[in-house]
Amino acid sequence: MSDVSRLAGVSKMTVSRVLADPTLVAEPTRNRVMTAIEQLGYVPDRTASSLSSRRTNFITAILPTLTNANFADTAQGLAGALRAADYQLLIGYTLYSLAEEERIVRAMLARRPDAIVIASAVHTKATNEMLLRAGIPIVEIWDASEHPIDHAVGFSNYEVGRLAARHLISLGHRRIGAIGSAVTADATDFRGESRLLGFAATLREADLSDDFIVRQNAAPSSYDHGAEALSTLLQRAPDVQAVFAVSDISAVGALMECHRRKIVIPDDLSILGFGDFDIARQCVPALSTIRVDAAMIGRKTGELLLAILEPDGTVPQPTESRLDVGFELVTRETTSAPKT
Amino acid sequence: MSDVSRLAGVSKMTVSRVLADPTLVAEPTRNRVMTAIEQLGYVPDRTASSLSSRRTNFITAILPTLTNANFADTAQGLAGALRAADYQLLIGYTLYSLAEEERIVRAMLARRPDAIVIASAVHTKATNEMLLRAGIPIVEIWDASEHPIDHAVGFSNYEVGRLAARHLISLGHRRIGAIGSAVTADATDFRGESRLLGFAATLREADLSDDFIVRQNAAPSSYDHGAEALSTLLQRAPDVQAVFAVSDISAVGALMECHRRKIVIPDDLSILGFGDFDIARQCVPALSTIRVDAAMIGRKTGELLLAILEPDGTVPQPTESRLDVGFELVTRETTSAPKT
DNA sequence: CTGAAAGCGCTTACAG
DNA sequence: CTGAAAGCGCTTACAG
Repeated sequence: MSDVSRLAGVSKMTVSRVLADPTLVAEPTRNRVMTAIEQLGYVPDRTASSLSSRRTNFITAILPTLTNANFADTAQGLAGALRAADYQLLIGYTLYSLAEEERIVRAMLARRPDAIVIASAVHTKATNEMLLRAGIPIVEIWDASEHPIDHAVGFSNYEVGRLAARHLISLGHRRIGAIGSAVTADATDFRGESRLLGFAATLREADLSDDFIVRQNAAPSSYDHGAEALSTLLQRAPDVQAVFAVSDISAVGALMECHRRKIVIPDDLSILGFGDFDIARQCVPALSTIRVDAAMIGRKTGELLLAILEPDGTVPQPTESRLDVGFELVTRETTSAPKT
Repeated sequence: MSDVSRLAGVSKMTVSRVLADPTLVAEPTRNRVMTAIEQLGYVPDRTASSLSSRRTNFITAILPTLTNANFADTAQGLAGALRAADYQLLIGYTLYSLAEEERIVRAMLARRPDAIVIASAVHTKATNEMLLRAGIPIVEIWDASEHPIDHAVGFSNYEVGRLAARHLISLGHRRIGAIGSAVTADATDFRGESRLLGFAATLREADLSDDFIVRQNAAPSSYDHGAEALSTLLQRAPDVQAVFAVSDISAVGALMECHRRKIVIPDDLSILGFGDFDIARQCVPALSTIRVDAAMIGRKTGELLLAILEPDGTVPQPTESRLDVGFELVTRETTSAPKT
């Protein structure tokens, strides 16, 4: 920057102004500065401006994994919403481990982000404290918990589970199962587990057994997981009529296992997924699922953050600390009334 | 940090040493500092240390998209390899646009990363210049170009296309097609296009027509893309015997479209994918594909970077600027000799 | 083993 | 509309 100011014959302050807001500087001066920047190939140092201005324009996003289409969509939606305002995403992934989440939050805090987005409503005590003390906006996403630390953007996973059960019950099924991942100390998908809990509760309310809920393997779910968990379920309850999978990925894995076993879907077995991933629309038969708009969660979170961090007066500061984006049942070809 | 030094009764320099390398400080002093850090909940400010030490410990990773399982695997592999050494990934995505890539490189350079990883070997002139002048290690990944800017970790996409063609030809097919995405000014998958070019060249060498290569829709590919592109191909060449898809995602989309049309795979049509995504193993029939280890590309890149950035003397500095991770044909159930 | 001084490259908060 | 001074919170490069 000194080089630029020398070449343009102005002070560093003027160069700084041209970079921050060109209208602050008279046109002839501005042009000289621009030319100098061009000539020298000058790239401003945001590390220095961050330190000086106490704003990094970093937003931290902490997700369970990068390799799940839903979280990737959310990250992309979030990055897209923030891009115009020149924010840079700092992405960390926890692999569904609370200990790892704690480590990441600590490391991220040292980078002084302007806000933190975290895909969870369940944290260790230390994580909770760090988040509370951080003094920056915190947005918990993907599970609209009743009492967020600060803000929440998501939906009720528990209610998703209830809807799934109600749908399968309403079709006339009585022996209803589910497949999800195991709850372990190392890695737990708390959102998926919420869905299973809501599912089980609704079965019980209808006087149906909740014994056919298979929790197997550590999160994240995968096609392989779905195939294996379905095999376990079939072993435990060969006459199961319908199954809810905590994720479309598992649901498609289960569907493919059925193809291999010549189980006809939906005649012999109804399958209901969650997420409405691309594959749900394309697989054969097309997967019935519960849709949630992952990219929208990211976009809404980005908009919320911009409203907080860049108040321009036209939009009122958000007072709601909880934004429920909802979800929707999408019935396609893998669910029907029992035929056998 | 001043607070900590005051509470511990030492200079800031001593606090800094405890944080950087505790063994530099005598144990009693160190303990007092640690206690003070604990009590105050002090979190060091990496923005300041970055400015002062001229090292940010940021590594920039520029990828086409976050929502492709292969690139997500690479990002996760890279982050994993760098984690132990306390590097933070700065991820940007270009949506396959060279203009967007240029914008991102410029923005990233202002963050003063210690290295840049970029999933492409094709850039605009301005991007090339910025990268050349950056004065930090640059690793181009996912396409081991002959003349990388600095380092390259990947494989030859052109050779992948050649292998795909050789495999389908060797099975006895004569009318062979392919599906990929369109080359446009806005968004181009240069790696996919390389595969198609290698594929076409090999068909021609075998005196076969390369007229059945469908380039449709903008990248990235999707299940929908595969289904649509296969429909186009079938319209253009109803008697096509085998098809190579630039991505497993497109291949599975094509497979599902065949199911809907009652085209029996592989009897009526052989399908070969690329990438060996999870779904390839699970879909029915299981997809033949060309495997490339996306996570390994990330890990190898991370290891290369650590060797350069943190030379510890035990490992010699890398002299090879080009690391070819290779690929492998995986024949499963969707390819066979023509039966009809 | 510990500390005082200078400086990293910007922006803030004045002043004119 | 432009600039001189001070400072952001660390580390570097000494010195003792």
